[in-house]
Amino acid sequence: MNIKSVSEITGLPAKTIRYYEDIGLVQPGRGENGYRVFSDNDVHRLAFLSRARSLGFTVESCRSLLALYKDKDRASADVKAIALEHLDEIDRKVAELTAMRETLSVLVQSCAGDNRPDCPILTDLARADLAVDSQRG
Amino acid sequence: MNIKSVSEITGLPAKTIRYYEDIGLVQPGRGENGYRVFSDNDVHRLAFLSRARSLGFTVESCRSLLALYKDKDRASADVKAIALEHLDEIDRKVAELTAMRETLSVLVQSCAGDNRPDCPILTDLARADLAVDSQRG
DNA sequence: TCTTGACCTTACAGTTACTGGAACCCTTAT
DNA sequence: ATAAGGGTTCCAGTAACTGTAAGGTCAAGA
Repeated sequence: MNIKSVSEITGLPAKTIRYYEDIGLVQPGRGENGYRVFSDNDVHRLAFLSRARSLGFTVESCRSLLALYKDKDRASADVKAIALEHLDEIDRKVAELTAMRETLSVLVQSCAGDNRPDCPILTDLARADLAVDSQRG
Repeated sequence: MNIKSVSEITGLPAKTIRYYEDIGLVQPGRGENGYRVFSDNDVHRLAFLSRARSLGFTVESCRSLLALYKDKDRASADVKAIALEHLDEIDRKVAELTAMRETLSVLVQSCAGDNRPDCPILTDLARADLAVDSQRG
């Protein structure tokens, strides 16, 4: 199967599929004309990648997940550990975004949003004394 | 003032401050020895940047916000527009992460996490038919 | 047969916002 | 004199692609 068809099946752009080959996530064969030839297994792996990426797993986690998927002697605990770590990461991000959201929301509500220059948003941003706290670390 | 002191005051790594100079967000002077010399105004701008970045504004938004901050004839509406757009972006991200979180959470709960190979997480990821939906667009 | 358009290839650059490291200069204290 | 602790520039790397250029291939139609 050619790359375009695989792209349509998996929902991954052809560029991305080539990139995944570059970094060793799939190894399609080649036809006589130099075109990539994807086996059912290749397509399956790419669909797996597509789904895992859409759940936010990093490409490196995807690599591990694929390895576990292939390994029929795996322990499900290993898969679960990766997923749990990812869940944690998501929770951290949500918490960070939510904190930003709250502050921003207050600021936005307090801003008139008219022709006048007075703006509590800018006033807050310029408040150097508070800026030093709340750094991400 | 030298870069280290500015770094301590603003909470920005010296590297980041140099980077901000590179991309034109601050223009500190130079001493005879070639060292950067930061004025109070430079420090103020950097503190502003530090705070704005910690609220998740992109560097380019920060650039716009700084310009508005400097412009005493600004309309607060322009500031508010930037903040609102950013709020939207945050909401989009939170929604995406929350959706991922829900799916993942279900999968994690259904996985025994033991020595056996059976794993609903992998089963889900391998479900090619569903992978094509729910792409980020 | 020629051409057109859709498809394929590689290679290199750009994106975001930094961060790390090498190689080197300056200042201050001992 | 030397060592610690600043400072400087420049180049490369990060994550995960995306864009673009320059060109080769294939199938169909005039």
